[in-house]
Amino acid sequence: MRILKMLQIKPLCVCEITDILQLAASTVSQHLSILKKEGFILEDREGKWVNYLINQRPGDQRISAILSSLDFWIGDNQLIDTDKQKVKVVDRYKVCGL
Amino acid sequence: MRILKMLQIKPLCVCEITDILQLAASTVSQHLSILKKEGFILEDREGKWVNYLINQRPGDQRISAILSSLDFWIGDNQLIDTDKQKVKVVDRYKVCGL
DNA sequence: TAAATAATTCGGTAAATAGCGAATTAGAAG
DNA sequence: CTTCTAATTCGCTATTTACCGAATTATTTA
Repeated sequence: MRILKMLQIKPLCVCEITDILQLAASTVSQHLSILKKEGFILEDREGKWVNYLINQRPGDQRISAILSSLDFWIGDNQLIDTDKQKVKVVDRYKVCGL
Repeated sequence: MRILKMLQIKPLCVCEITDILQLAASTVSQHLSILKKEGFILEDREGKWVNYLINQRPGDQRISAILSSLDFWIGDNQLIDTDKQKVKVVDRYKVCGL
């Protein structure tokens, strides 16, 4: 869910998300694969990076309903806001490969 | 969550909810006590029954935000719909004390 | 082609949530 | 005052979900 809200700001690659959420890459990758399988997000390979982005035209009606009402979704809003801030300033070239 | 959606239809007592969800009374009671503690619902004692109803004026802004956007909440919609059907026809005098 | 980086898959553990039954409390009714 | 029914509390188990590390794959770059 935090991932979906971040992707609302802009597409991100796995290592950027990993850095922002402070989780293991494997964990992030698993979540992304589920979101992809269910049709919430799309994958866009760009060289050695894999960018993920919100699926604008989900096949399933229910998925698009969820995505378009994402803003009503509840969570730790303080956390979500700082996530979004980080998304805005994250720099792939600094963050990946440490 | 299923409980909140049912209470949108009308106030219910514990044994009605127990009957509809097919769960142990203790389980239902626990969920209700959490919902009450957080301010989602109110308790209204009526003789030996305790009715629960959606709190129309929650103290916390966030709670009212959640309640008013309840319809956007996702779940097993088929299940939710049959729950609601049952709420409409449930009869306290038949259901309690079996 | 070898080394380096991004990502994934797999197997397992940890944490959170949901559930139950037994014992207890509160009120109603005999 | 005793019994009956609705509801609650408590301790525990089961299920689900989140997460990690190690091994592996894909791609770029030296």
